[in-house]
Formats: sequence, structure tokens, C-alpha cells
Amino acid sequence: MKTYSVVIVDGHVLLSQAIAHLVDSFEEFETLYICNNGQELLDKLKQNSVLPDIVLMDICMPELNGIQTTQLVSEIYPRINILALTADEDEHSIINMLRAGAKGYLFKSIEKSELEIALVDVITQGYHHTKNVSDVLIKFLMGESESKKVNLKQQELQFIRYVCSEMTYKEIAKSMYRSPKTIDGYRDALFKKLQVKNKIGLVMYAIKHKLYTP
Amino acid sequence: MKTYSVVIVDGHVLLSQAIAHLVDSFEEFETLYICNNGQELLDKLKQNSVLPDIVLMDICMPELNGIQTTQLVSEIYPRINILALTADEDEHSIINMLRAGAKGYLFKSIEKSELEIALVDVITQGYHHTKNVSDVLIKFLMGESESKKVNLKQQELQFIRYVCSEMTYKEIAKSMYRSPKTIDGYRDALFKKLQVKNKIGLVMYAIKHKLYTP
DNA sequence: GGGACAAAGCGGTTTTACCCTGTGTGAAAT
DNA sequence: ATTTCACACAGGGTAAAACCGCTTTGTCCC
Repeated sequence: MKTYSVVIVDGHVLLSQAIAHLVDSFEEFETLYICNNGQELLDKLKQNSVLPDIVLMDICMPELNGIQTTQLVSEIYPRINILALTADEDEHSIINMLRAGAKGYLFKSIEKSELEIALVDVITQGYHHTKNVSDVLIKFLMGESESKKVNLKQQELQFIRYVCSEMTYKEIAKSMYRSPKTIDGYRDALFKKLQVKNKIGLVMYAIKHKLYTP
Repeated sequence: MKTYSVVIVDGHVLLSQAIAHLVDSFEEFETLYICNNGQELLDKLKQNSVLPDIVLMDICMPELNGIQTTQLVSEIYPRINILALTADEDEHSIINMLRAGAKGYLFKSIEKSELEIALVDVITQGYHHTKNVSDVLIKFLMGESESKKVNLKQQELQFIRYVCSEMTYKEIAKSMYRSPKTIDGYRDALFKKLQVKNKIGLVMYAIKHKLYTP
């Protein structure tokens, strides 16, 4: 008997459809609908009177990404269980997704049987954490993690994006309408804050943390 | 009637399984087996006497990636039709995949009906090219593409990876057992060859072209 | 062998990056 | 009203990066 409804949110339609098939093949679950991005999910939730029991959410999506969407949805509809389902296996994504309110984090490299277990778990227990994810969480709690939430100001974000272009600091200063010495200050502050020693470090940080997309 | 067999190669098991479901839902196609990476595909092809009609191949995979695998398989088993099926939409991947012998290039953002059309096409016509892919091909042939195959020497590859770390040229010189001045030469040569003006440009090139993974 | 040519290596020079310390100025806190 | 703090900015110095031109080395071809 189909008792629980699932919504799938993934930027890649073919994958959404394929996963929908898979979900429908499970005893107790059925796909309610699929969405291409976070905005579409919000719209559908507003329109439909029937709320899903579970949302399977990818992270990498155009417009509204998985983390932002999770944050919004879990605030407005706390009864919906959101499970991350993504290829993104890095620490930051996991931490941020769980912080945003996800009830579990699944890699796309799991077996379909594990997906079913996760779905059942989240219904019966309210969460599902695999070993990999637990390890990251523990590492994080132990303070061994580098994800100590560094929050960057708008200005610093803009600066770091300029650094990723081939501009010199002098050129960046012009573009940002600041004195070159001020730019020196921005740089030094970021070096300290992000624990890097030069421009290259900044660029790598920006790319790893998706502040800049090559 | 199930007449044509399909093999799916994708680093993410859940996706392979989901797509397999989808393929099995099509009239004329059925999944023969799935593989987690290129090496596994080569092994299976060697072991089994029955060869698949079509291989759906992802690019991003551990060990042997999709492009390398396609090259090998299309040389040894020219009768197998390889279709790229990937989230990777950049020009380089498309060009390299087709150069390696793929009979078509599908984005994971297509509809499942399009997947079926592509499978039928590749059986009846021997290829399937969507508009997006054709556009890239034309652009490439017109010489407007930046993919003008710059081939880098082993030395230059190693150097460019060092540059992506936060090392100075002096440190790189030590690591590569070369004089700092020689390293200067490597750098200048690469600046010219890759049309960049500084270290940052090199780093961006390396990342865009997957010479270095952050 | 010797000339043509490209790549590797090297010295000197200028520009940029990096680092430390310090000043003035507003806005918020006490 | 003064303390505090964040911010824009400056001077001045060293190290590194980037650019130029020159010599050496090796290879290919007559």
C-alpha cells in the first residue's frame, strides 16, 4: 500500500524522473511530483493542498540552490522531512545542508536499497544518518573541521571574485573605487581569516567554497 | 519486445540503478548490467560473451574516466554504440567525448522521452546529436572555439599543479630539481601558450581544463 | 661538418605582491 | 563625553613575480 508521498527536486530532469521511477517501485512510497529547482518546489508547495511527507533534494541547482531551499522549506513547512540526495560529498555541503534543516544526507553513490531504508528511517525515526555523514559531524563537533563558519562581508566577496580574475590589486582598487592601500587591507584581513598565504590561496578558497565558479 | 541491450556506466550507483529502471520501462530496450567505472566496464566486456548494443557513459568517474574508457572501448569493440550521458555540459567534455568515439552526447537534464529517442536514433541511424551539441560542434569547426588542443608536456603539467598550491616559484624549483630561472622559463612559456598574464590565469586554466582538482 | 632553429637555462631589471605599523574618522557603546 | 571599534588609507620596506634579452645545448637536415 502506498502510504507516503515523496517529492524530488533535482536540476537534471532525467535523474529526477529516473529516481521517481525508483521511488515508485518501493512498497510504501510514491512520487507526488518532481521539481527542477528550489523555486519550483516553493511554488508547488504553495499551490497544492497536499504536502509531501518527504522531499529528496539535490544541492547543485540553478536559481535557488538546495541549501537555501532547505532553509526556507524547513521554516515554512516544518512537518516536511527533507533528505539531501546529491553527488556533492564535501564537508561544507553536508554541514550546511544539515544546518539548514535536512533530516539526512544521502550520496548519489548509494545502492537503491539504502535509499529505501533512508526513506523508511526518516518516516519512523525522523532522521537518517549514514556512517560517512556521522563521521563528518563528529569531526565537526570535535573542532577538527575547517568549516568554522567564516562569514565574509559583501565587500570581501566582491574582492575575492576580482582576485580570481587576472587583475592586479591596483586594478581591483580602481574597480572597487578604493585606494590601493585599502585593498591591501582587505587582502591581509582575508589572508588571516581564511588562513592562506597568498593570492593563490584565496583563489583556491573561493573555488572550494563556491564563491567563484570558473 | 525487448530487442536491444543497454549497459550503464556511472560512478553513482543510485543513478545507474535509477536509469536502468527507466531504460527497462522502454519498449525495445533492456539493461544488461551496470558498472561503477570504466575499468569495471572493460572487465565485464571481456568476461561476458554477449556485447551490449549501447553503452550509456558518464564522464566523471574514479579510476578510468568516461573519455578514456570511450576511447578504449570504441577501439576494441567498434560495434558497441557509446552515448555520453552526463551532467557535464562544457565544451571540452563534449569535444573530447565525441573525439573519443561517442555516438552522441546527452545531458542529464533531458526528459526521459528524449533519452528513448536518442536510444532509438543510435540504433537506427548510428548516432544522435541534440541541437546544443551540434552548436558546439559547429562553433568548434568554425575555429571560434578555445579548445584548440593545446598539448602540454609532462613537465608543464607537473609545474602547473605546483602553481595551484600556494608555493612560490623558488619552492617549486626545489621540488622539481630545477634552477629558479628555469622555472621562470616554464612559466613564461605557459603564459604565452595559454594566453594568460599571471599565476592566477594559470590556476584558472588548470581548473577549467581539469588539470588540477581543488 | 656546419647552418638553421627551437628549447632550456641564466642574469639583470621593473613591477607587483606581501607585510608591518600607524593615522584620521565616523558610528555605536558605556 | 570619552571609549571602543571598524573602516579607509598611508609610508616604507622586503620578497616574489613578471618581463627582456642573451648564451648554451641539442636536433634535424642538407
